[in-house]
Amino acid sequence: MAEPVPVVLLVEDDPHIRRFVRTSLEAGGWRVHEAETAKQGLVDAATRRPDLVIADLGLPDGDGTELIRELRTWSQVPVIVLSARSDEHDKVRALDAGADDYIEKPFGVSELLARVRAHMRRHQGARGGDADSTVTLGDVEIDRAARIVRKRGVEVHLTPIEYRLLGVLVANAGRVLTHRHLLREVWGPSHVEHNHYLRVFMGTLRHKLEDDAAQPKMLVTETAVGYRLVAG
Amino acid sequence: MAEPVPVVLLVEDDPHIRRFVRTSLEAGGWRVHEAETAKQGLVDAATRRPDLVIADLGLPDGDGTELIRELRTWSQVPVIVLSARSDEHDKVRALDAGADDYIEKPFGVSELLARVRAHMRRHQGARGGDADSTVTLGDVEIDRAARIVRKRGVEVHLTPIEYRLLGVLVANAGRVLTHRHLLREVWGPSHVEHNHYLRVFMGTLRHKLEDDAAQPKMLVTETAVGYRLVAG
DNA sequence: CCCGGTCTTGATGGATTCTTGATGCCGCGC
DNA sequence: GCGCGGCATCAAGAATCCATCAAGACCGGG
Repeated sequence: MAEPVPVVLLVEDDPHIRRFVRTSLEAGGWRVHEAETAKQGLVDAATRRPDLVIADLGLPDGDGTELIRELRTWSQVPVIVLSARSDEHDKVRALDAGADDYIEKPFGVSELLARVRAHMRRHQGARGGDADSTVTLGDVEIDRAARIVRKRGVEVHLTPIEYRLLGVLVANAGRVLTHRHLLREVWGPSHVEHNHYLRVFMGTLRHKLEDDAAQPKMLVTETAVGYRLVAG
Repeated sequence: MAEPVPVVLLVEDDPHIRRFVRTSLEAGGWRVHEAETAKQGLVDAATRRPDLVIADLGLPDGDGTELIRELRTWSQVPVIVLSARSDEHDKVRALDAGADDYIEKPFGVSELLARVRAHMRRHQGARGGDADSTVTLGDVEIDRAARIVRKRGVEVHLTPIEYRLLGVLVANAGRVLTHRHLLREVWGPSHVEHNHYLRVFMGTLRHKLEDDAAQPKMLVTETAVGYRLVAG
């Protein structure tokens, strides 16, 4: 509603990457605003009100994680993080701080555009108000009002934890959710270390919902980071 | 679908309050029917079939609590209690007797309307099967008007609580109702912890309505969550 | 005041679900 | 090739939840 053309705020210090991302996004039909530092990024986020933020983690003034944490105190705007292949740990911290997704350098145009599209779509739908209480993902449907899950029409029984876990994933479909995040949402703040729980329950969820639990299409694992539900 | 315009039954002896509430509700788009005594209120509840009841606690003939208890033996209609600030104890008793909410005098128009709206909304879904007063589930039929339940044509006697429990389940057929929800609807807000009640009464309901109580087809338990009536 | 029906409450055994440990796989760096 | 971290899977014990029976409390009517 704000703008006819969505605006992306790009926070990145490397001019080469800036240029590459800008041209890619503009080719995809978005407007791009650039900032070189975390500080400037925050200011621009407040003044320009972008529809999406792409932020590098390695910025000259403070790592991007602080930017995200600050941003999240007043804004829900989707944030995609650019991360060098190595900083596995920083990636997790950024996601825990409230980032929605990450893209590893080096990355291709098509991947970048696909993720931007996905997050734009998701955020728009969320704003439109999802009065619709039943969600459909591929051939599974989740009737939240009745608390019933079906796969190709036949009912699938989920235990309380399975259902809660699926609920969190669905509520954040398309996002990468860290282990900590999922554990906190499902088991509570005191279990954020019990990584093993997730493996077991993702296992049963896959067996119940995926066609081939060994080759999951919906419940995807992001190694060393967390899990993600890809919307069909 | 009984009435296009929802009807509120107002049981109150003080003419000033009657007038105030009536005008407020009519401004909010409801029709209002008035009764001055508990006895008359019960009669009107039966004949007029209101969509909601607002009852004062201090009535000339017996306190409103008795009215609610009586009403609850055959009706699920939402009841809002008007209570003077002082009778804290009566308020609790009223809620335990089956009232859904209370409003303390003095109260404002907006609060009154908000609460009425909330309860109307909550019970609208429940009214779906109310149009024709008899519901059929497999080989049991429930005649709401006559408050009679039959299984393969032969009448089954249900105690008040059994009937209310079945009523709540029928009103939400197909969806899982949590223990708390059922307890609140049937026993009142102060019993939401008494899980054991449910087990006992689900047991008797199954014995009376299921072919094989050990293998229930209609009254299904959702372990660690609640119960569900599957519409057959 | 007693009586029958109803509701509450406790005790027990059984079923489901959760937790936890053991094992094997895979990809990666050395 | 080997060790290592992270992941998937299986299985068994622990914890929780459920069904059932039965006894006592309560209540209203005769």
